[in-house]
Amino acid sequence: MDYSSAAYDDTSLDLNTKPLRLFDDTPIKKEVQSKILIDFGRQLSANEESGALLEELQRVSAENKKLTEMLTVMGENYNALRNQLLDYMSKNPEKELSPISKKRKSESSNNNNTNSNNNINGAVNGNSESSSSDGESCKKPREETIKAKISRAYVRTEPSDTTSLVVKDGYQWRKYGQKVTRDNPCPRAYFKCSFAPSCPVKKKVQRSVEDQSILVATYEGEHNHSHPSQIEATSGSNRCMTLGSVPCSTSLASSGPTITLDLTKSKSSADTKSTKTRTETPEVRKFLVEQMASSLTKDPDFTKALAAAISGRILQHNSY
DNA sequence: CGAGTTTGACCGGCGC
DNA sequence: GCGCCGGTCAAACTCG
Repeated sequence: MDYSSAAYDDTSLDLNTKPLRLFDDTPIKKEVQSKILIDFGRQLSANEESGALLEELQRVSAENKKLTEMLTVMGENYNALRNQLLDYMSKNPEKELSPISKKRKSESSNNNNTNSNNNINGAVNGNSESSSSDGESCKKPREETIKAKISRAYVRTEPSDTTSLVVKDGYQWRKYGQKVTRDNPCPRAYFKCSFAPSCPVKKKVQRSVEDQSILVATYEGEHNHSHPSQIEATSGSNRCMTLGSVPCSTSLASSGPTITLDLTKSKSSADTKSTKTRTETPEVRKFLVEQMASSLTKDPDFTKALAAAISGRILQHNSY
């Protein structure tokens, strides 16, 4: 649960700050501030009103304190809601952008988006139809499906770049095949971790049917070695992966159902940076969290649910 | 020349 | 059993 904890740590998310800023700029507060200024001017000309002014000041201070408390409560409620939402999302994998590369069986039996999740081998769903939820590794023996963790990441790329199937996740991959699948005109690329066969991780990359600027990377298994960027740091290898390499694949995907990374921003920002910038810096981490938050806010279902939940909480709080 | 990529062939699972 | 389809293999090819 790397990314969720990171999300809590980082308060720079729009998600977090926007509702709070609402209170910062509240008309009431501005009115109070202007009142103070006006009253201060009066104080210069009329000392006899100082008593009333003090009283007003106290009232404003009390109001300010009350607002601060409300703000704190709101923040706590928001974090609690966020926790619940993340729990919910992990238990009920979200609807995806597109029905991507489902097996025929799942297509015919359940031809809707709810089936195209990235649950881990059907264990999350816990339904009896394990074969359909295990579509990505149907070829493997049943007993092996338990160990293969399947996760999925959505990566936004430059819209102009419609041919590249490179997902910059920081690991080194060796392409071993490419195939055009039936439900998507864009070819699907197959990658193995370059540490194979010692590292069994595989990756499939295909463009989304609906939005071809989005790459869908499906990871199978877990890396049994450290992150290449860390190896680079110690070995001094010049085999630089990519400037925009993002250490996110496994840890992120295992905690949340899907992730969308906007590599167009990553790329452009990386262009301005020098290569000495380490990918493990807090800035990168913050950037990742911001990307996650932005992808969440772009999801209409998420924003709707969040708005409903927050408004419900506010009403509940006000009714006390 | 070695490492990585491309691409057609092949294999095995699944549905009919 | 047959055909479809996704996944993998491996020879040919490319690149540094």
